[in-house]
Amino acid sequence: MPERPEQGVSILCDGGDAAPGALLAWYDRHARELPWRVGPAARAAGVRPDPYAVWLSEVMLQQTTVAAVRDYFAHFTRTWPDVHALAAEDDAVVMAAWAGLGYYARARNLLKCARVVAGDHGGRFPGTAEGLRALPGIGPYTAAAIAAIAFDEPATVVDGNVERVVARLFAVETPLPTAKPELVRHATALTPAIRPGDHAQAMMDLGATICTPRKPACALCPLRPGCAAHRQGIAGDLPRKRAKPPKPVRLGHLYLVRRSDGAWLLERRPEAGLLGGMLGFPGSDWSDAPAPAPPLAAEWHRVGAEVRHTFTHFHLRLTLHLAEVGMDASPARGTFVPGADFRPADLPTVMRKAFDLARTAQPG
DNA sequence: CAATCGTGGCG
DNA sequence: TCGCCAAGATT
Repeated sequence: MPERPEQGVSILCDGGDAAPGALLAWYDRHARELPWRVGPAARAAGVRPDPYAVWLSEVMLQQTTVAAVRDYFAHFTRTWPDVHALAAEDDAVVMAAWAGLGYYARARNLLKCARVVAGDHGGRFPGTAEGLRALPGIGPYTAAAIAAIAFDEPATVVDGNVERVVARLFAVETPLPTAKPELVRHATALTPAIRPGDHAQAMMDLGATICTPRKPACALCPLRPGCAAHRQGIAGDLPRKRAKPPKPVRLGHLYLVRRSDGAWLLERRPEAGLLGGMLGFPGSDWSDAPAPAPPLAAEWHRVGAEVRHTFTHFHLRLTLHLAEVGMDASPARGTFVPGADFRPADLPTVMRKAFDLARTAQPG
């Protein structure tokens, strides 16, 4: 099929005929091979994407890079091959498996969603974006992505990549998030009736590999002939974004208690809020308040170096307090977890950092 | 609606 | 070293 590079953005879609536009043609040649993806070739041979795998991957990919997701996706699909298996698992096991991936509300909502699908929908995900949107943890993006990729619904998928691609294609100079509705309108106009899932993934692949945030590779872009921002020489400056407020520094304390049999004192954090539902060491609430009472009376040793960790909206510095206690210790907070049952990898990263530091640093 | 919610990589 | 950024959802 001949490409039509002089027809502006109309080269993106098929214009009503059966010829793939420049974007889908590019995708057919350059689609990345990803564990959760059924490529164009397999797709043409009749292989259908598994809605469970599509859902799982899309939730993991929310605000998270492909590189970070790979191993987690492999572990989850190997451990829980379908939505029934996941729905039947204990909360603590799933939270531990998610540890390190971040945004832990996703894991809590993942389980809620799995249990709704398994319990109320016979294990089958709703086949429309509207139906999917009603499930926990599935917002506008994820609903559209699953509907398009797994169910061939011509839903418009708008993630950060798509926002960037259309902001450049149409040279939208209004900053985000104000520009969002306009970008969605543009993205909707580009969504084809055929192969909507491939179109969505092509837009995202393009944004991830060619139309990148900084120094886009316009020379390699299949949409360059129709790109207004490139024509104006401002592609690399779009999309504009509202300036972000500075991150304050917060201080806090953690108490790491090792019992003589090798058990560690841990506590489950409340469901709501930062690191909600995850395991951690007892401590202060990180609001710059003075150190709270330790979880038990002991000879405490302060670690010289502090844990530094940056969250989405603040920098954290944690002072660590260590103690070794006997078998008769009875803490006011938390539970002793036997050494054989304790894996640092089950902790969120900031807690794992604290554990690693406590094991290696000298007292100060 | 604006704030909240993780982490690792990159320039 | 540090700000920016990544296939957003929830409240």
